[in-house]
Amino acid sequence: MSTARERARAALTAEILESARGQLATVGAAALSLRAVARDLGLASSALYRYFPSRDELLTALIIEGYDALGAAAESADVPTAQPRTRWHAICAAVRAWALAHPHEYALLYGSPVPGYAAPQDTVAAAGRVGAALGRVLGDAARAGVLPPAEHRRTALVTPAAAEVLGGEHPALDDAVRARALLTWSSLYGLISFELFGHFAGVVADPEAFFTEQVGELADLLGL
Amino acid sequence: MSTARERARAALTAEILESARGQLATVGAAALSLRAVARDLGLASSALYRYFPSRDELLTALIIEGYDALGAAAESADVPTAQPRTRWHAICAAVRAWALAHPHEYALLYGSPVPGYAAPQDTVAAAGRVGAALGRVLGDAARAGVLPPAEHRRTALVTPAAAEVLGGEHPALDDAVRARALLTWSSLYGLISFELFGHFAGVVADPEAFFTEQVGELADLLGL
DNA sequence: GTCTATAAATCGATAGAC
DNA sequence: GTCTATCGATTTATAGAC
Repeated sequence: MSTARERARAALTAEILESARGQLATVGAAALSLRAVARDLGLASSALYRYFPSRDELLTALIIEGYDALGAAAESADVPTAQPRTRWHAICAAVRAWALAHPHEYALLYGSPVPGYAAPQDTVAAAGRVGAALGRVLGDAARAGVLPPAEHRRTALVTPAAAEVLGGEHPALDDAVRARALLTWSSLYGLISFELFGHFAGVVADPEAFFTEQVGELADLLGL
Repeated sequence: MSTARERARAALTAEILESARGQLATVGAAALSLRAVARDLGLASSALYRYFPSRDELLTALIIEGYDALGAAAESADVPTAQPRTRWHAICAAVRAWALAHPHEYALLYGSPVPGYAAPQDTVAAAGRVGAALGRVLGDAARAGVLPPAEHRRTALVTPAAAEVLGGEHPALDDAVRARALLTWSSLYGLISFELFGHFAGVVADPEAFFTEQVGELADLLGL
């Protein structure tokens, strides 16, 4: 149970992660350094190895933490009793807001892979929360009968596991619909990434209004 | 006045860039190192400073080179006499093919920004070539009369400069149409980035077919 | 234009005292 | 669980001989 020892350990672990997040902002994930974290916290570098056995484990913790924070933001923005289109808008806006508030963590999650780092399986579960939230909206929309009838195409573009997350089995859902859901999902990230990484600079006049409007276009595409 | 001297210089410059491209693949842009390039080429590190005054200048050269190669791939895939929808498909496929063939250069261009590196103005011109190619398709489609009539919305989501690239002035083009063009443009990169960065792993069963199909959905959205 | 040598840093990871 | 000390590497950039 508790014990001051455990609480102290948890507190220092949190401090390490917070300092590492700060480094993410200044030098990036590829240059994340245990020694710099130790310097920042006034500790010997070797002390950190009691908390994270290697630099990669620290990176993994940061990634999982990021996916969880983003997933929680998406989930808490969702109002399951609202109309599907309203829910879609709310979740997309929450994802963008989180990305703008945490640009470097967003880049860690959805930007270039970190060279020499292979994401362990632990990160995959956490990574699915936003997709799952969007999938619930699609499934609920199908069960509420607001989706146009599907054509039951026999292509198999989407994995069975992904189909399960994207609303499960329902007459209004077929492979083409689910593939379009994946398109809108990746489009959402295309929009956010272009805004965040500067590719819309000098091109989009009002990023906020632009985003809201295009998210509406994506909802149209999905039939929400 | 060529002179063997100038040719030798150009040849070595090319070798340096090629070696640097190789490093991009193994350690990433953030860890790109002049010394490693020198080691790879059997030169003293100080010799490279006669060719690139700093690490950042080398990075800039790589970025411009990448944008130019991608832009050339998009342009040479375009057949200006073909139908707009065919052209759209061809350009999108060429962009994806280039990205799959040069994943690390793609990540340099469209992934996370390199920390501590500010892209100089030189890169912006080269960066616009793919967007310009897509903009020409939209403009030609408008002038050919294949686009549905625009509603002449008075919103101003798109910059005047961007409007010029996206087909110029035409009755079939308004701010809403141009904004949708930017949406499809960023969606294209969302699709490619998700595939390349692993977010579609275990989700999309047949990446090639999936991409082609969704690019068609984007063409529908654009009215091509 | 290439070289050697050097300055002044950085890093991950480990050994062993306390 | 934190510390010092250390190994064996890395880096950018410059000075100056040739």
